[in-house]
Amino acid sequence: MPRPRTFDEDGAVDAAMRAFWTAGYEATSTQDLCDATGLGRSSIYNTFSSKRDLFDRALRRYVDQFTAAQLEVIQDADVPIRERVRRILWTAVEPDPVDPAGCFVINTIVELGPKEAEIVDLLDRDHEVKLTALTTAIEAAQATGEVDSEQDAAGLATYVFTVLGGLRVAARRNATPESQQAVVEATLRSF
Amino acid sequence: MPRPRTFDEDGAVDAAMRAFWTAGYEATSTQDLCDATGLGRSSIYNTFSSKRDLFDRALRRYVDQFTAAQLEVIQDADVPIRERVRRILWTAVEPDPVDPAGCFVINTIVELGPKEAEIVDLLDRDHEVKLTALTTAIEAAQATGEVDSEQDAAGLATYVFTVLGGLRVAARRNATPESQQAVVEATLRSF
DNA sequence: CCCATTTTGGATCGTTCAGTCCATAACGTG
DNA sequence: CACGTTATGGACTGAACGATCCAAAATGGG
Repeated sequence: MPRPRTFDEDGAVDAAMRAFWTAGYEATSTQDLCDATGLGRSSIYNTFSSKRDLFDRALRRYVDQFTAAQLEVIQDADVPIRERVRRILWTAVEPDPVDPAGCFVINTIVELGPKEAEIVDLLDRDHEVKLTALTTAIEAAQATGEVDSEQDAAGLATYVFTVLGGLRVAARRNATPESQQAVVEATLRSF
Repeated sequence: MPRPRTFDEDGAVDAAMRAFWTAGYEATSTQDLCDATGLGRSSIYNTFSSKRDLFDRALRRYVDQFTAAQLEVIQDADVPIRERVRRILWTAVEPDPVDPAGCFVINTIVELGPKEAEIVDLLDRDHEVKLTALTTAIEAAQATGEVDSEQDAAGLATYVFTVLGGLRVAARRNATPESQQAVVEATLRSF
């Protein structure tokens, strides 16, 4: 009868996610991962085949969680589109204080984008899902007259996510909500 | 009589700048720096006291060059403000093809921001210079009626740089100019 | 109680890391 | 030609890296 595992795999991936999110892939050592997860290196290598495999798992976990949360906001047809966009942008201005600074996806694109095509593919597909959802929501808002029909819905959606990216970068150097509020307001003028 | 140095210090810093800009601080080894600069490790350690010292020099060089170029555009009073902002944003959409992807400053903020306060201070000061210059330019444009006087000039300037940051992130995953053009157009609606 | 299987702790491996060391090279002066 | 000084090439150091190994632990069934 095998020895029962004493840790929760999802909990370990979550802890690793936060370590990678904070420091980045290269600067997070296997010892850091042991410390963050509370596991020995044999347990880590027994469960995940490599540091890189754990990183991929962590990134997918982040994408699943945060994309689901964002889609929920985007697709809430009971809320005016302007308020939905405001809420999305505000998550970058006033994030959950227990979370590391910025966005794990943005950090990874910047750190690994030029050399890890597989990771970029994964994140591009995720981005496409969110972009399509927001474009659809904007088109629906254009149909009801909430948003100017002359505007390109897909371009507007790309614009919102670009601003979001910029806000996430600002969060990495601890820009204050006060200084970023004007950015949200300026962005919302398109809605 | 001492042996004459056979390399150009600025050229070496420039080469190192491109290596760090491409891969980031952690993922650029001292061997990578030797390869990029064409120098031996004794020459590098003889001239720069450490890898980190060379990184700081490279970052300052980037900041000096690109800030000077940006200020030149921002402060050209012969050009309408809208066109000046368009030019700034366009440098991220269609950068010099020989340059690494994205922006060395943005990459560094994301990679090192949470743990290197000195680097953040340096980059915040640089950011403040550009922000002040653009705010002053926007205020001048408001005085001539080019820009709506009701708008907060500093907020508008912060907004432009945030969008620029987002465009730089998109460049790290090779987003096409076509997809980013709509972002520039949407941003310019505030001008 | 023994067994087979899986998990765990932590020592260890081979490689790479940033940085140092040492012998040699390149000068112009005396 | 020798000297003193600085630069250079590349071998080397000690530490850290990601990953592997091995002994011990933890189980339930027979």
